[in-house]
Amino acid sequence: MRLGSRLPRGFLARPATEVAPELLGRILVRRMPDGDRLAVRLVEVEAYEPDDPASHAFKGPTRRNLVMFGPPGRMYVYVAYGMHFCANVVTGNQGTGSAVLLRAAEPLEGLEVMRGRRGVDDARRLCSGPGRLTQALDIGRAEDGLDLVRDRDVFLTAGEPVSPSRWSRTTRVGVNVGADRRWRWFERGSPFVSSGRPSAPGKPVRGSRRS
DNA sequence: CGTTGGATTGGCT
DNA sequence: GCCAATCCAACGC
Repeated sequence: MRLGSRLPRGFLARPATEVAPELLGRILVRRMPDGDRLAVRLVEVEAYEPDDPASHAFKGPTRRNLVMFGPPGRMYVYVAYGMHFCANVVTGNQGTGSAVLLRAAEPLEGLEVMRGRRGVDDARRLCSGPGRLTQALDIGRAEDGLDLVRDRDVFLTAGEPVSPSRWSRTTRVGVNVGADRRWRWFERGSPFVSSGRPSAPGKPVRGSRRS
């Protein structure tokens, strides 16, 4: 499986709304302590910007969100609903407080390990949601703040970007404030996106299905 | 120091 | 479709 070279920091040092759709098709690699290599292809992401009331960074740095204000390329991991982890890629220049939430991915390598960790067989349910993705890849509190550009065990590679003609764009899932912003991107037609689960599935928003 | 409410998921009606 | 599970950061007193 060809992964391509690592995504450079410069790629991530741009606004989240610019980086997010360009992360589609990229590969997230996870090396497990026992040597197993897991790899997934990103198919669904959401952007969170500093002036965005839905963002954890909206009210400035706190202990939880401090990583968001660090250099681009770090991974911001937080606990959702007390039982799940959600993983973000910090974007923008240091101190900006913007990030891209990794919502869903297509498993490429290490599916048996992911199946064991997730407790399900269907490949479509291994990484089709932010909490599922982190569970499949063993990403948790310990990974908060690691540098995806340099880290040995968790990193991003170039993969094959998804062309804009294959993006779809909607409002973000589970967001109430700032809900009008259409900052969720996913690969149209992918069976690995999270749509179909929670309250706000991947319904195309009024009119446009295109980016 | 007590309360509140999630960038979710899976199970049940 | 609805809701419980389960934690803790954020915020108010």
